[in-house]
Formats: sequence, structure tokens, C-alpha cells
Amino acid sequence: MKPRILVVDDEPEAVELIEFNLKQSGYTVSTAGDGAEALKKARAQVPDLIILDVMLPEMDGFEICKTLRLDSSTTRVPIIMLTAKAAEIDRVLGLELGADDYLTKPFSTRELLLRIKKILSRGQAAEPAENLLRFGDLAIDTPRHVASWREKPFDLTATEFKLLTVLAQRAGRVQSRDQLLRDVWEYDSLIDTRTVDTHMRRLREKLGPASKHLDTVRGVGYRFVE
Amino acid sequence: MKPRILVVDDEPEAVELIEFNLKQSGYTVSTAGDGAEALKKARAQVPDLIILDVMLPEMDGFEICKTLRLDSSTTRVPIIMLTAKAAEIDRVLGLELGADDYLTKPFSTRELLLRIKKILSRGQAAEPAENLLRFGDLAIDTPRHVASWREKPFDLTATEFKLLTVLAQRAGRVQSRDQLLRDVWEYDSLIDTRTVDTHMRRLREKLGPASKHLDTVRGVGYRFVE
DNA sequence: CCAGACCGTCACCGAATTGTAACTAAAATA
DNA sequence: TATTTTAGTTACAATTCGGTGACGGTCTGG
Repeated sequence: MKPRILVVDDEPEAVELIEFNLKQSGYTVSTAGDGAEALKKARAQVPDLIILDVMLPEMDGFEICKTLRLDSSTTRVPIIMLTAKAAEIDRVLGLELGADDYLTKPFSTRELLLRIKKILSRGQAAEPAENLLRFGDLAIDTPRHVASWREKPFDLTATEFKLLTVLAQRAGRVQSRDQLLRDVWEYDSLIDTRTVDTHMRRLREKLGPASKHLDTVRGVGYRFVE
Repeated sequence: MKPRILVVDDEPEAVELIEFNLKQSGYTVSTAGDGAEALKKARAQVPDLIILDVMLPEMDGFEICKTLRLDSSTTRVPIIMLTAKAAEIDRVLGLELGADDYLTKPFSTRELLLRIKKILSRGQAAEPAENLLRFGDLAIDTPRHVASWREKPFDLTATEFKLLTVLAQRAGRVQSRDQLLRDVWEYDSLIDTRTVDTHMRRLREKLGPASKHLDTVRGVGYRFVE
């Protein structure tokens, strides 16, 4: 019996890509391009998992998520949210929405498949996603908004904390300056890319020894190494 | 042994939704559509928990709650009240009624389940241990609606108390202004976020030395520290 | 009906934060 | 090695943010 997954995204390309990969991995896939369609399909034949983009025209992912949670037939269906901004993560995982996991765009197919497997395997029992990152002596606690080295917290500004969090959440993968601008700052910020450099400098300064995790990849961007 | 829960609401849809979810989560559920039925069922077979809508025809939730508290067999049964208006909260949690918790409609299923779990988990013997938050010299008695410093109560308004409670219940975790507006004020209040600041100011003023527990996290929100 | 409590909004201010530009250092390229 | 490109540094001005005091509106109890 193949698990059924509903993919909701308004970009046909993205949908296609995900659909292809999921089918490849043995899932039954249905798709929707907007909120209304998503709700209709979710109710018509309740899927085992929903992958939901946050940015949608008209009814956004938050709305859909809330609505699904209210309807008894879909209230327990696990939801993975796709979000562009790290800033949204708190809300996504919080009580209000209660998504089961999230991925920030862009993500690798492998990662998506891993999350799906993890969620489906734990069979309904909803253990919320991990929001405490730890790399040796460095700990990042998102809900508390505290980053610390050997339990001693740094004094980071909001932007610095977000920057660190985004990099850490994508540990190992290089993030271009544009990427970081989109995710740490607003979606379509008009900010100079060199500003990222300045913030990286400040961040490194404050992190002290922990800054060894922050790699510069010349010509490309920055990377968090474990 | 599955805990028994009695759900009282006059809207069949609402009852059905809650019933479905509770059964799904492994509880035994009985239901009632009005006050008389609720009292009858509660006495016939005393449940482990009662979920009680405030708005009911004839005998309202307040009446039922009071009556249940008077009857020795049901006086200790935990009650979660469902209320549409935040304004009613004082009364619900106050001495007069002494409900154990409340939820403002609309609420997420997840949230309801969490509250239920929390209440049931503190075991039958539950003295207000869970309802009494204590941080050093600062004590917050939720059901009695009293916050005090070295046993000397503060003179807080309803909003101030709620704000303090919400922050304290999530001690450590940063709450954004929006978050607080949603949880302390109405569900979808149109209130300016800066209003939160003003109330924080008044709260801090009244708390005096105890205000050291109230942290500002610049660019993010507020946090209660232990 | 009135006084007072309570609440939401606003404007102002100081301080923290942030974006940018100019300069320097380092790395890649030829 | 000279040149060019890219990243690190520094300094500074602009902006943002939160604290604060004041004000007017609403509600409530007498």
C-alpha cells in the first residue's frame, strides 16, 4: 500500500520536480496549485502527508494549514511546510499552526525524502521537529533566541542571530549572498549584497572561537561547517 | 485504562469534531448538548475531564460549572472551558468558577489535546500545583488570578495578569508581539503591536523588582526568564 | 450621570542597530 | 609579477526600535 502525498505549490515547475521524485520513490502523488484546490483534494481523498508551500496566491500556506487542522478529517494529517524565510519558522512550528516539519527553499530532494520518511515512519505520533541545533560546543536555541558557546550565551542582534540560524540549519551547504539576503532579510530586499559580508564579520567577531564554523567560499558565498 | 472525557456543547458539529479527535487520541468520550444532560451524565458516570462550552441555551457553562463544583462527586473533576470571548476569561478562571483551563474559540485541535494531556497528566491528586507558577519570590496563581512577590500580591489589571501569565507559562521562549497579541488579546485582534509595549511597561512598573524576569529581545519580542 | 479605572494610540527621544562606502588585504588570473 | 577580482575592515550616517509620558475613549460601579 503506497502512501499518498499531496503536493501544494503554485509553481508548476516545483510541483513537477517534487512529484517526479516522490513517484520515483514509490509514493502516490496528487497535486494542487492553489489553496482552494488543495483543500478540495485533501478532503476528497485524505492523503497520508501534505507538502505545502507557504507562498501561494490568495490563500497562503498558513491559512491552508489552519483550515486543515480545523477539519476533523484532516486534522491529523502530517504537514511539511516549504518556506522561503527562516523568520517564518517559529510560526510554522508553533502551537498556532503546528506543522510537523518544514524545509526552507531551496532544498535538496534527498532531504525532502528523508523528512517524509521520518514523518511517515513515526506513524501519526507527532513529535515536533527539532529546534535546538547543536554543533559541539556551539548551541543554537531558536525558540529562546539564544546562541551559546559552552553554555555561555553570545550577545547577538536579531539579524546576526537569524543569519547564524539560517547558515546552521543548512550546515554544509554553501549559501550565496543573494540566498542569504532573501532568507535572512525580506524576500525581495533591495539591500546591497556586500552588507552580508559586514554582518558576517560582526558575527564572527562575536562568536570568537565558534566562528571556525563559518566558512567563506570564495566567489560563491558562505557556509556553516560542523 | 482510557481516560473518560465528557464534551458539552450545543453545536453538533463542534461536538463531533472534538469527539472524533479525542477518540482518535485514545480517550473514551461521552457528549451532552445542554446543561441538564451534562449534569446527568456527569453524575451518572463521573468523567476524568469535562470540556464545557460557555454558550449554551438555558443553563450556560458558568451555571454548570458552579453546579458541578457544588456536588461532592464532581467537585474535583477538571474542567476546560470553551469561550468565544477573551473578556470572559477572568470569570472562568476566577475563584467563583475555578475552571482548570480554558480555550478561546476558534482553537486548534492540537492545542486542545495538549491542554487535556497536561491536565490529565498531573494526576487526580492535582492540587493547583500546575496552576501555580513559581519563580523564586514571584508566584503566579492562575485560577485565583493573583500574582505576588514574597506573598504580597500585586494589583494587576486583567490584561496585565494575562500578559504575565502567558509569558511565564512559556518561560524562556521569546514571544513576538504578534504572538502575544494573539494569545493575550483576542484571536484576531486588530490592535497595534506597540500596545504590547505599553502594557509591558505598566506591568514592569507594577512588578517592581520582579520585573527582572521580563526580558526585552530587541527586534524580536519579549521573554520571561527564570 | 459622574468619577475613576483601564485600555489603546500616539509622538517624542535616546540608544542600539544596520546599511553603505571607501579602503585594505588576499586570492585568482593571466 | 602585474592586474583584477573578491573578501575583510573600518568608520559613519541613517534608520529602526523600544521606553516613556500623555491623551482621549470606553466601560463600570456607585
